[in-house]
Amino acid sequence: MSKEELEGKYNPQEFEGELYKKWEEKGYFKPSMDKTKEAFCIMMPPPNVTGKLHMGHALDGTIQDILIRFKRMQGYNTLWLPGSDHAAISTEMKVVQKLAKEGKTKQDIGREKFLEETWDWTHEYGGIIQKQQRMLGCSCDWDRNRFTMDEGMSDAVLEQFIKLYDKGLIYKGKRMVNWCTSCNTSISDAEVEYKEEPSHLWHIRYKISGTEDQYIIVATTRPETMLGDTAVAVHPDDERYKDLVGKTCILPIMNKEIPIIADEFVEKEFGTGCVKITPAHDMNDYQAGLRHNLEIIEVFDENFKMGNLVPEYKGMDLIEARKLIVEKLKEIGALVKEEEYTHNVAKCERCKHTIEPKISTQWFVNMKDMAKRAADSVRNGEMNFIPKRYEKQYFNWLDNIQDWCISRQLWWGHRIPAYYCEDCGEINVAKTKPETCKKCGGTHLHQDEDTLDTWFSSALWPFSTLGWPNTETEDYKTFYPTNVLVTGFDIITFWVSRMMTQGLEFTDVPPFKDVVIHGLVRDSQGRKMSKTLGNGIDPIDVIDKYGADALRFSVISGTTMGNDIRFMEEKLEQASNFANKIWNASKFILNSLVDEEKIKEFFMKNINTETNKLNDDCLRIEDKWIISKCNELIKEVTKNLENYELGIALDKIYTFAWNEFCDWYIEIVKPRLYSENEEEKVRVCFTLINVFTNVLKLLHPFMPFITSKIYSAMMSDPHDIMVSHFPVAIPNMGYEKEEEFMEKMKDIITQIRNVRANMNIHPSRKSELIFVTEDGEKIIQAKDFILKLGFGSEIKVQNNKEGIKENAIKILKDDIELYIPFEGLVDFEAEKERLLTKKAKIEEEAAKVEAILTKPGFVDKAPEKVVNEQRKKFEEYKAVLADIDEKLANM
RNA sequence: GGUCGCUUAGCUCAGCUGGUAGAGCAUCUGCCUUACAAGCAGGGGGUCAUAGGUUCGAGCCCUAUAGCGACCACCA
Repeated sequence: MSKEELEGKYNPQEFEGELYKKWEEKGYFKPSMDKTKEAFCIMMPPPNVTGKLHMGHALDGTIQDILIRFKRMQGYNTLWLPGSDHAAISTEMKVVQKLAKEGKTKQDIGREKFLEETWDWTHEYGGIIQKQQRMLGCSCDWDRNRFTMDEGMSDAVLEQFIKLYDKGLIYKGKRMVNWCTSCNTSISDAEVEYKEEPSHLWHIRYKISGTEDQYIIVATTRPETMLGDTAVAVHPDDERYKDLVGKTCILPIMNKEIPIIADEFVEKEFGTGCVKITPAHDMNDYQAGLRHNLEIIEVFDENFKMGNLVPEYKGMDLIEARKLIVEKLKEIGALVKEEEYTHNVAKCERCKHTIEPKISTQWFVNMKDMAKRAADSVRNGEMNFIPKRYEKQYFNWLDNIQDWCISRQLWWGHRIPAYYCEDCGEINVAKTKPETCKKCGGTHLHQDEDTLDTWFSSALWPFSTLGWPNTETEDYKTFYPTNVLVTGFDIITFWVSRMMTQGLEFTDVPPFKDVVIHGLVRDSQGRKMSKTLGNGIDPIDVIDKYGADALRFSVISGTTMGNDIRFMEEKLEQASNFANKIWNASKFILNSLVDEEKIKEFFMKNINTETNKLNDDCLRIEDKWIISKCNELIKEVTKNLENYELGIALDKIYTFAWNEFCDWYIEIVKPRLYSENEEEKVRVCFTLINVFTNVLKLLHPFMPFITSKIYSAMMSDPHDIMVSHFPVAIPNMGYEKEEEFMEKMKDIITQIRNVRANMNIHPSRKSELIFVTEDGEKIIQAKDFILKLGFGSEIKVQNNKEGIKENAIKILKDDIELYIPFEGLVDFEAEKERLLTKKAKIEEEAAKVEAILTKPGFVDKAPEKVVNEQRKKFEEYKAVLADIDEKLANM
């Protein structure tokens, strides 16, 4: 590497890809496996194997990469393990769609061939996202890349299933499940979405048994299910219907006698307050049916056409049947009212088709005890949510846990390891197909056709990736339990909570210590990015245009963990301007640098190896100031990173690098750099390199490419910045006086600029600067930069006002007075105006402070420090006001 | 219906355990000063949603209200 590397403009496309390749080749992403170092591990939430990188992934990946790079530089034995998820239903659907284009169905080609096709598909489209993650700069160990369907992980799933089954926690049962009428599989509650649809509310009267003209009126949106009604329910406290409870009524069309029951789930206010109960086709009715021991009568066949309860409707489409049944009811006078009504209809999240509740035989996991354990683990602080508020969502789910339906009527996934004996019907659960039935010894066994819910395997992710169920692998012993999980709030329930339950069940510890939850990346108008809206931003386009560093900056700077992020083009501009600034600063430093040996020599000569501090007289005030500021920055950024306050950390680095280091220090130091004084140059270069290196290192986790590029070009370190040591703050540096002085000087210089800007004086017009102070020593030391930044022609320091012209502009800061005789350049009207404005402003401020000070109780109750601060401030204001008055009087 | 979050400069957002309101962009003024015009210097702009309360002191804590948003449950 050399100077030439940094010539020209900042152009990330030129080096980002190349750098990543180098990192990967050098094995920097792999854990050191150094036994003397503490381990730090993050498991990447596995994206869908055929997925493409979207903004959510970009954010997720950036956060994890920042954390892992930070820890790696701190010397931890770090592992960030990547992978992908087989995404059962999502992938299967894509392959089904592909087959459909070829005019085939999955049944046509059969299970085996279908799985082959699907594997081909994952090989063809899998890995795209991983290429994209590389473009983002993700420093994960690709050699440890895992897939939820690979051999080891499939074995872990079998182990999990068998263990839970043997413990009696997995059972097969008849339950009502959500059934997608298009995918033809059960799906979980989480995969159901609701969509508002206009419909009608039909009021139907059922005649009370044994009466001629007494009716009970029910309201329903699904008249076609009435054929399967087995009761009518009212609320037990509903006065209107109290007398009817226990009686029976006649179900129209079917002409069947059904009971009138009381159940709390009925809402008195809704409709007529009476509900027809169809246990076979409604979740609530099903529950009510169980409570009241009602018969379950299925109205539809397995294809969701009308069954043969009433022969004339048999085989009919549901919507069509509904129409006919409504007509029929009208005809027999049972329909009393039909009103417009919009209600939520359950839809499949994947295919958008209607979900029907269906009674079917499925495999379930009894979650009760595991859920309690998982909740308790967070309650007693073994695992923490960041930000904390998200734990409520987690508790809410676990405290109301339902048994987990894990079987899916899909082919792509882990097939359920249950083998049925054709001779005696016994269920044999085993990793591989048993030769004989354990009960009867029969040899005719066949495997369950269903596969497992995707989340069943991803629930094991934090440890199955490390070798579990073998707990003796080096990786498992080193990295489990992991440290942090980074993910979005949308999968707290079905992923985080399941990893917790399974982790505790199988490993007895929570699989991670912290769960960092981030928000959604929204578009510039605050809308969710979605395919249907077409408002999604492709992170790859962003990288192509602005570079990965800019993208990373844009999703971290100015954000708070857990809050949504609004994607703004301006943020990318800001990011790339910042990168450009750093780039140019590095060019400047590199071109001004003296021989590196001299800097080393300087350092060796002046460093105290015991305290890690430099000899007090080897640097000048401004050098000590910036070093001290930088030290403070190191301290704060480290703390912020440890607390996952990434946005705050990045913004602090940004402000320091730009406003303190570039705008002030570099400008301050230029006269010394351009001088012929070799000793001064060495001091400056030492400080520049010292501070800038620290800035690069602090910034590296956030913007890995540019920092690596510059570091390699500037430093003699043959290693990359990503494996260098993260800066460590020195306690009690002891440069408080220098800091204080420099802040004063900055203030004075700002005032000079202010005066000049106000009077419209061209930069080329210099003027004399006369300081009046008791302590001129430091000002003389700082002469060079004060002259340059203060547009001075020469500097005089004296301890009285002798010889100062009446009309000189006066600037006051604490114990320092500065007089600028402008030699005819002064625009007195402008200056007068400026002073008056300033006076008014300060008077206002002073009044505020005075009000605070004179408020009863303040002096007694407020901490002394605060009181003193206020008093000091008040006195300062008074002094400045007196000064302005004096000045005005003389004008 | 339950839970949670948000409301701060024209726009997008920061603001840690209560102690004189910040950034980026936009805007206005002046500068092509030998790293950077993707820049430098200077300025303007906010009764921190509303109403109460606690406190010497509230953007921050408490209570209510309004608007927006999310999640969970459910809508016969």
